[in-house]
Amino acid sequence: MNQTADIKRKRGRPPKTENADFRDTRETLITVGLSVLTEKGYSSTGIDEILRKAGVPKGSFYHYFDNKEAFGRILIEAYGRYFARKFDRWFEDRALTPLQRLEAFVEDAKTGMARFEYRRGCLIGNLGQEMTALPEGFRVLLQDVFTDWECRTAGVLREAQQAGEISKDLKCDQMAHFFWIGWEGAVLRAKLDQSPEPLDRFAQGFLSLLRGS
Amino acid sequence: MNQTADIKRKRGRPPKTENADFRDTRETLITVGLSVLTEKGYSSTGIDEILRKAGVPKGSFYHYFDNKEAFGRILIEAYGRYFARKFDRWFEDRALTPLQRLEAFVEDAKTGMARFEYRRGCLIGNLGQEMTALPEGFRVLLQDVFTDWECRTAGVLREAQQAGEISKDLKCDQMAHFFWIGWEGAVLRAKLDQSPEPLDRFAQGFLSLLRGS
DNA sequence: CTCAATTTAGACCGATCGTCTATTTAATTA
DNA sequence: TAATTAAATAGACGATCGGTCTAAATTGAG
Repeated sequence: MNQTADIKRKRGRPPKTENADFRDTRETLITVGLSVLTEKGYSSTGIDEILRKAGVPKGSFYHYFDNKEAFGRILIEAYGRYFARKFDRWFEDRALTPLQRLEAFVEDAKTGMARFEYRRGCLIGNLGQEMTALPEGFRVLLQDVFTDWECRTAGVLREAQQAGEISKDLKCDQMAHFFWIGWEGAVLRAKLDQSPEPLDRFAQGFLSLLRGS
Repeated sequence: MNQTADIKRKRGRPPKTENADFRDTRETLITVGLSVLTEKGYSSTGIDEILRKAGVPKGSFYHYFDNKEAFGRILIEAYGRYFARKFDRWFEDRALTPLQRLEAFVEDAKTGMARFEYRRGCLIGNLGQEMTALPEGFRVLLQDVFTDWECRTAGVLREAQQAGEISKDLKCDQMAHFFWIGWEGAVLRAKLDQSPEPLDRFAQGFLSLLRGS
């Protein structure tokens, strides 16, 4: 059922020369945490489930993280970084026009959601939705991630202006903001419908808006 | 702290002529349930919290509802109906042009979110987001609500076409679908930012798209 | 060979969910 | 009007789970 699991762990301080067989326990917890939280969010996910899937005993968790909240903060940061890398990959591909890069990102997202049968969404969107049930300090972290993503998106839109793909009259910051507002809705809906169609529908509408037609 | 609460409930079968002081217990539970679930969603809300806020003892809950899942189904239906009424109110107001009716709906939503300090979002969006943590049967209920809302929205767009406000070339069903995909994202973001700005930004973008400019 | 550092083991408490029985009050029936 | 039935509340209970915390095990350092 689960690929990460059940390697016999030795108790006590590990030998210095080790780290052979299995990835660092901490990294494993983060990876598994991301996969579970992108699926079910923060509140309805229990530590136990993450530990079970990671094949890590409970005691270890509280060795590596102060508590669930601290773990959550680290997941938000890790997820933000993961996407920043994705953007660098797509948004700076000179083989494509700026608008094609945006389309490539959309295709990549579709592929990603399909791979997990539309069960996993966006961690930031998930957590934003449950904001009122979350530690208040999460709010600014989530907002910062959106700010970062919107900046990067605005950048590619400006390049599209310079390349003459879209009108110079468009306010790129506002358009990037619009994109991320709606895109999170599209991810949500794709999860509900278990289909890529909402992602396509929103992306297509957004591009029409850019092209002013 | 809480307006609904703490009216001394009489034990036992109620007199036939009654229903004077407080609303029916069942109705109270539904009302309170809606307010809590629009805020925190399904998974992270416990029955006890609803009972406490409603001032209703636990024994009553299981008298009126089979279990939490059955209660959730009833809340989805009640919320769907509540919004259907809202649409009837705004979308059939002949004093406004069709597009103005859409704008009136947006204003109403802004007012509604502001009233609760942007803590409450859309029940259907909330539950859609946590779909993977929900009883599988909820999926079709949520989809049906969106289908209904999109139909009503498509209707007002067709009226806008007939009134010459927007191009006859627009596919109203698709545009209504686009609206609801993005609008749920806007509600999510308004909750995160505790601001009406995402609602305005999305609505304004959507209207530009309709007007083709 | 101690002692500190690092990690695992799992006990523990409180909260949540759903059930169940007892109790209270009103309506119905005879 | 007494007995019975219907309708609702009271709240104890067990099972389970989530989060925390302490004890134990293992290794490295002096």
